[in-house]
Amino acid sequence: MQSINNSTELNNTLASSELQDNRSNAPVIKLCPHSSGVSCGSCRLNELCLPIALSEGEMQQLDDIVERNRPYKKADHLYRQHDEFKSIFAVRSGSFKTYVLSSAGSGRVTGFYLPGEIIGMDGIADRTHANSAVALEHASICEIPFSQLESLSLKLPSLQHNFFSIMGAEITKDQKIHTILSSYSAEQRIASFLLGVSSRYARVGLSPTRFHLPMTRGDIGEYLGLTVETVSRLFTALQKKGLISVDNREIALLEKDELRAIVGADEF
Amino acid sequence: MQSINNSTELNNTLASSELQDNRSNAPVIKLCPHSSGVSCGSCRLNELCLPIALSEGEMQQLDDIVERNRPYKKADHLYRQHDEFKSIFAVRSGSFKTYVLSSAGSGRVTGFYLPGEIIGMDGIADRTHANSAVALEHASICEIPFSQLESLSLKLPSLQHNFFSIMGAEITKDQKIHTILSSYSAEQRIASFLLGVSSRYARVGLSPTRFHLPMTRGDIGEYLGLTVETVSRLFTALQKKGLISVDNREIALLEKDELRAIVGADEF
DNA sequence: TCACGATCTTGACATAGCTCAAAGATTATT
DNA sequence: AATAATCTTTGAGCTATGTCAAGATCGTGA
Repeated sequence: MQSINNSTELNNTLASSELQDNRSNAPVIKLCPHSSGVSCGSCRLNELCLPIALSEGEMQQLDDIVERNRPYKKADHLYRQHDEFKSIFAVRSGSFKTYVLSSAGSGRVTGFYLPGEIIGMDGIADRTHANSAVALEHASICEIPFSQLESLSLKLPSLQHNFFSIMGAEITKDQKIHTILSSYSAEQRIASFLLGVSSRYARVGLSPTRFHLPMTRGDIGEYLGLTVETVSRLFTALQKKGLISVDNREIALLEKDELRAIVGADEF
Repeated sequence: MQSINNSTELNNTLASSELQDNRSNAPVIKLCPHSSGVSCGSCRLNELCLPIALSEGEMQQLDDIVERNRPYKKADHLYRQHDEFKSIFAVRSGSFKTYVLSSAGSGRVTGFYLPGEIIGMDGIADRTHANSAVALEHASICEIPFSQLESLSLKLPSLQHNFFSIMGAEITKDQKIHTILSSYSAEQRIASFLLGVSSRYARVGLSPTRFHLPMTRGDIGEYLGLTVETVSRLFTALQKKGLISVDNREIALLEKDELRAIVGADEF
């Protein structure tokens, strides 16, 4: 398996149609994976990504170091645990999960990444990826070589500032999950997870109340420290209570306030 | 309660004697909390802290923005949840824990910080601290105003690089805890915790096999998602098995390899 | 279109770790 | 030094969630 797949049958509108599948109201944007028409300046995610608040000229300089790779198919790896760290990746469309393989063999999911989010910061400290990253569906990304990002950050204060913020947000997010895993019941974890996915979809302009989950129940379970069976049972239970509706991986949040009440008020 | 306490009875060698309590073989270094004699250049932790690999001149520039506050007493707060984020802090001596207050009232510990480690990165993203930080014992810190660190990082590539690495290490560490909490048994969590503390003490030149735990069993439990009783029972159980010896908070790791075997080989 | 593998659901049962309780040890306060 | 407060340990019983098993459904590739 390779990091960059060779499928040629994927046409150049695939990435944007992926977003359409998620009920976006945004206009279809042609994303050519071979890079001609795309730039940070024209990317509809630029306000959520590395270029926040960069000037035209600054964005152009960032653009020059960004590599827009061809699309990834489901199960294609972006990188694998122990690979040398070279780049961070911004998700343009689709979604990824990161996971580690325990010595016991069973993997543990450490994160899910949706459009506008950054993958790969686990490799910054010791120049080696601490986990693997794999596409959950057709997906496209922007690759940003880290050494070039560092050099450019020295010249562009806003870029340095943005990247510090993005790393800080990753730290804050990870600490929140720490709290969830160390003190929430299974029901609270699931409610918290669904609300979290909801607000992340909302961030990129998709519906916060009806969405498609790109990951399996097993992935969710590993991420939340629960078994598949418990995840499944709780989806059923929340549906019976009328708080959500579940149709396989299509989820509707029917009573967000009650979900918030379950997790304990001061979140979301 | 204030972030910076006003106790005047603490003399200027207190901070270093704290380190002595932890069985350091290092010579006593006079640490004057009112800053006269201390600088990054003369700090025995400088190779583990922000200044790694900085030149003399660069270290001097960093030194100019570092504020060496007076010592903190046990239970003094460095900052509190929702406080405005202004600085990050390097632990010079002693130790801290960070925690969040759940709406239910019971806190959850999110981290422990030992000498040479950096506290406060939870506030970088949204300029507000996501958790509170409190001293577990007498402690001293270096405060680094973040906006000045950002400015200086633009001028000193090595400093920018170091800070990216430090943030990356925090991310990697948090993701590891995620794995621990989502898949380890109580015994594995405790073994992993003890080995982790051990290697963090080793990093600053203290004994990796005999050390003092600055936190309560309750703190450890909150951090690891266990109850006090379970933590206590497992300390007893590991002692009965002969893997550790426990005398209140004085711990000796007698069979490190067996502890490693418990957590699953590929750690530590 | 079919068939196979992966994913999901549901049930019955087992257990790791939690809760409640009480007593002993340590540390802080007067 | 005495007292109070906090922390630690240990026991007994409970329960949320895990384990095991089996069947249903979905998606994919031939």
